[in-house]
Amino acid sequence: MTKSISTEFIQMAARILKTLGHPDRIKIVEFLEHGEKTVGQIQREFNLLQPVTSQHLKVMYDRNIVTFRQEGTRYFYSLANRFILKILDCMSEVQEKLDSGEWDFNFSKIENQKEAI
Amino acid sequence: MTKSISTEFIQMAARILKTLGHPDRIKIVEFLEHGEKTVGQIQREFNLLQPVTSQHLKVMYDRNIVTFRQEGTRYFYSLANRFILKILDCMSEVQEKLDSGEWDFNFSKIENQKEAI
DNA sequence: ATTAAATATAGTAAAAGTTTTATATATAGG
DNA sequence: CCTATATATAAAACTTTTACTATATTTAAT
Repeated sequence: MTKSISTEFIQMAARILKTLGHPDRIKIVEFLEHGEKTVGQIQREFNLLQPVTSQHLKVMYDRNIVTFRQEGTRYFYSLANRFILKILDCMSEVQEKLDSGEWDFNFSKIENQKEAI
Repeated sequence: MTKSISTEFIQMAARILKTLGHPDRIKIVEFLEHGEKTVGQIQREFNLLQPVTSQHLKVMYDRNIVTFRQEGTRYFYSLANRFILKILDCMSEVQEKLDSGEWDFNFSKIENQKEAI
């Protein structure tokens, strides 16, 4: 029933999903959903080192996940496209289902694996 | 308006997104959306080496993205949870928007974010 | 029993991603 | 001009993936 996804699109989607597959970066894009933020705001919000913050943002800029505008010495970052918004929607939808108990995700496997490493 | 995403959920989501951030694996989960498949079917469908196919499936099994049942010498793999379905829905939704021209392949940069939201 | 088929597992080398520390650049304010 | 601030960039050490090749395991069939 669902339309098949094209190869070209898959390449792009894989890059974006992979890039978002990092806790800090998920947090950052979620933060940016509330509006543009400076590097400093992001850094302080999540207690990250400055270069780490800049690097995450650079990687996401290169992959067209975020964009920025410069104002004086400040860089204001914001989400670059709506795919990201869709993914964020998707995630909060899933979390709601889990919270409400409507869905039951088997976390144990993932938890155990974290310990194992 | 959107509920904030919890830390544990973010950890889990990051692992899943990261794992899905590989073209082969996106293709595989999309293939599995149509029903369970054996390793051989997957391998032939996408022209992959057998060990590569098994490895992708193992990684996805470890991260609770796919599950399997064994029947004789065959292993039938299928999707393990609904989060994956949601992500697939999300992706095909985005592709539709791109195909229809409603969004552009500039990855639909968000202009005037304040107004738009 | 022997063999073939399907799949898993292991080992390894190359590539990619991450973190940390250090340094550079650019702008604003005095 | 000089200094402080905000941010970017670079380099190195480290970790994780990925791809490839080879081998093992399990079941089915003869």
